[in-house]
This record gives sequence, structure tokens and C-alpha cells, in this order.
Amino acid sequence: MTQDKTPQEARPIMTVDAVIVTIADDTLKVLLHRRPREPFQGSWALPGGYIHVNEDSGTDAAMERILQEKAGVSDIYFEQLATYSGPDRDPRDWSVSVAHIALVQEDLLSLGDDPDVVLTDVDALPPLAFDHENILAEALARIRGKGAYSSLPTAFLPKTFTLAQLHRVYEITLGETIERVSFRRKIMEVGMVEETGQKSTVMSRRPAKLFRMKVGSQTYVRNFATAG
Amino acid sequence: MTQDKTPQEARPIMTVDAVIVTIADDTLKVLLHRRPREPFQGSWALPGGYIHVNEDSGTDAAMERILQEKAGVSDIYFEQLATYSGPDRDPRDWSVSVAHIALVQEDLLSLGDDPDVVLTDVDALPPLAFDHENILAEALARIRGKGAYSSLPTAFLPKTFTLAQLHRVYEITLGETIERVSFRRKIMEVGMVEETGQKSTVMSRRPAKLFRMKVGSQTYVRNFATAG
DNA sequence: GCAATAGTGTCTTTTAGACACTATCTG
DNA sequence: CAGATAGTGTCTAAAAGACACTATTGC
Repeated sequence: MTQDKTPQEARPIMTVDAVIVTIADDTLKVLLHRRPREPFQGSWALPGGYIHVNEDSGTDAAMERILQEKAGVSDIYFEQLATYSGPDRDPRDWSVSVAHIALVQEDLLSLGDDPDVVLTDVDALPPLAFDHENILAEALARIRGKGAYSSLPTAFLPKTFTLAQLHRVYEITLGETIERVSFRRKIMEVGMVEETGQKSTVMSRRPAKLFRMKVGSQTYVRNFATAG
Repeated sequence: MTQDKTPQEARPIMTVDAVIVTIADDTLKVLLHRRPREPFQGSWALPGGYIHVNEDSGTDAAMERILQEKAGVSDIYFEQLATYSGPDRDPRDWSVSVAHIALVQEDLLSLGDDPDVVLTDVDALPPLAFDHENILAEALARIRGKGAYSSLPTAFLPKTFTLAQLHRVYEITLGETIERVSFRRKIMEVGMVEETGQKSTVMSRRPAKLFRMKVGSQTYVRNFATAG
């Protein structure tokens, strides 16, 4: 059996990186941290870490560890973005990183008061370590692209929300305005959400109906916005 | 520097797998090979292989090696599908595989006469080794999904093609009929293709204009088919 | 009643589907 | 000219956008 394994010295470094995105102050933000160690000590970078082959059941488990350690969250939505590899992306060795995108409601993040862990506007990014600028650019392209025809942006919202909140979250995700009536009509007609029977509690204006995602139903929606 | 590396014994096996898809006999086919060695000796599997850290510049380079070795092709379209990992998917060790989808015109494949390398109808698959049934299912879902709003299916065609060929390739990829006039209108109006000035040479009927993909232009197209 | 946001009705514009028609080739 | 496929014109149906209107709340 041993002769079936690749020689140990031929195996690359194996890590997981996380693009943790949220909406704060009406804009998309990504979580960055300043690296405490070489390589790239002092540079901003995406949170990440080694796969622990003795404890992780897969890259998903490694991601959950990182989300907990770096952002203090668990049970949030994430998906694989892509895998980045090569001899030069990490100065230590030939390396492979499985990058993920996580979308989370701002309230759930527990960042503490560490000044080296920050939420940064995605349109005002500092230089990043490794190939993280590239990973982040592809992550944003995915989020914006997928937002146009899926329920992905709902991952930024709490379990219940108003149609106005849903509308705003789609606009921020896609980076463009969406006509209000068409949006509401489309959302209702694809049956993506259902009423909770409750109302939002805001002062000084008319309360709105609260909705939740309809489980096991249509997650596919077209033409929220018209791509060129 | 050495203390920065993960211990060598903590690194997983790192491989690349290829879902090589083509259209033959008017149906989608995938390239499978029978494994000559353990594990899963004698089972059908997707072609794949180890990353060679001393020669590969990345997983893409490993894919190109595999495409050449197993299918006799180079310079064809491929993209990453996803990365699969865990302690149990390969009986030899904790392993990671970066799966890719390659789309190729049938004529370009050089399979030789090895009975252990075959093109199989994607709707009549045998049991597969490792987690390859799962990988293949996700690959087909990606191809069908992405075919509905992108120019992906053109990767099955030669450099120049008629609108009738383009139409047929979209129908086969999506697994549904597409109205002919709407399809032609849509294709022309998004400016995805341009005339070559040449005509197809077929006997016994009217020749059709030949088109090619317009480079650097619109690759995004909506609503070839209406998903539920 | 006023400010503010929630929610609706309806006209216009755009886009997709249906389908009949004309065009151009070979034998 | 018959058979076959290429390519077009045009009506209809469905969906998106524009926008004015009504509804419900706190103050």
C-alpha cells in the first residue's frame, strides 16, 4: 500500500482561504486581517489556514474552523469559489489553496476590537498578500454575477426581512438600481419567499410585512437586472 | 524557513480529475477509462493524475498533461469545476482532487483503439470509482446550467460553424428544444458571432453561412431556454 | 394633516414564441 | 422542378420598466 502513495516530499502545501463578505453602511465589505507572521508579515490578507488532515473531514470543515476563529461565526452560508495553485504563490513551497466565499449578515460577525481584523469596502482595497487580490476580484465577480439570477444575496439578510430590505440587498450586491415594482412582482411570482404573518417594527412610518425564504422551493430567478 | 512549512506527513494527496465531454451521435458523451491498478482496479473512472510539483506550474498544467495523455488533445477549452476532499474518498490517504470540465469537438479526440478508454452516453453511466459519480453529476449540472446563459456550448464546435450547428449544440447541451427563429434572432442580436464570408459545403441542399465566435466580445447571453 | 415608506394598477416597451413564407442549393 | 435546408417577416404572448396612485403608520 505504501508504494501507492505519492512520495511525501512531492506533496504541496494545502490551505483554505475565506472571502467573508457582508453588507455594512449600505456597501459590500470584506473581512481582511493583517498577517502577524512571515510570509507577508504586516500585509493585509484574506483569512485562511492549513487543512488539518487529522481532524478535518474536508475543506468545508477547514472553512468552518476559519470562520469561527477569524470571524466568530458558525452556520453561515459559504460556497467554494475556486482553487489556486502553483510554485510561486506562496514563497514557502508549491501550494494549493481552496478559496471560498462566505456571505453573512453583519450582526452575526464577532470581530472583537483587534485593529488587525477589519471590514473593508470592496471598492477601496489595500494591496493584499499572496495572490489574494486576484482571488478577491474573482469572488466579487462571482457574487455580482450570481446575484443577478439566484437567491444568493438573501444570505446577507436575517431569517425574516421586508421586501424593501431584500430589494436594497440586491441593489447593493449587483451595484445598480433595480426598478421597485418589477422587483417586487418578480420576487412574488417566482415564489422565492413567503409571508411570516408578522410586520416590521419601525417608528414613524407604515410597517411592512415580514417574509422568510421558502424552503425547498425555487431558488432560481432570472432578470433581476439586465446584464449588458 | 523550514519551520514555516507544514510537516510533510500532514499533507494530503493532491490530484486533478478531468470530466472530458463531447457531442457524438447527437448526444453528450463523457470520456471514461477502466482503472488498470488499485485502488478500484477494473472500475470505470474519470481520467486523472497526480500533480507533479517539480514540473507543473499549477493545476491547469496538470490538466493539460492529462488531456494529452488520456485523450490525445491539447489547446481545448476547460475550466475548474470544484475541489473534492476528505479522508475517505481515496483509500490510500486523505486526498484532494481539483476536478475540471473540458469540452471538446469529437474530431479532435485521439482515443486509439484501447477498449479501456471509451466515450459513454451521459445518460447511461456505469458505476464509477472514488466519488466520481458525484463529480460527474455536478459537472453535468454545471454544463446544462451554464449553457443556458453563456457561450459555453460553442466549445463543442469547430472554429467555424453554421447557425444550424450552433442551434443543435445548444439543444443537445440543454437537453430541450429551442425555437429556431428566436434562437437565431438572439444569437445575432447579442453579437456573439460574426460571418466568415464563407459557406458550408453540403450536398443536396442550400449551403449556409459560416460563422466564427467574435473575439473579445459579448460572451453573455440570456434566455436561450427558460429555466423553471 | 404631514412625512415617510408600503403596497397596487396599469400603460408602454421589450423580448420570446409561433409559424408561414421566401430563397438557394443539388440531383 | 422536387426535395431539403437556409433564412426572413410578422403576429401574438409574456415579461420588464415607468410611473402615478392609494394605504398605513407615528407624530
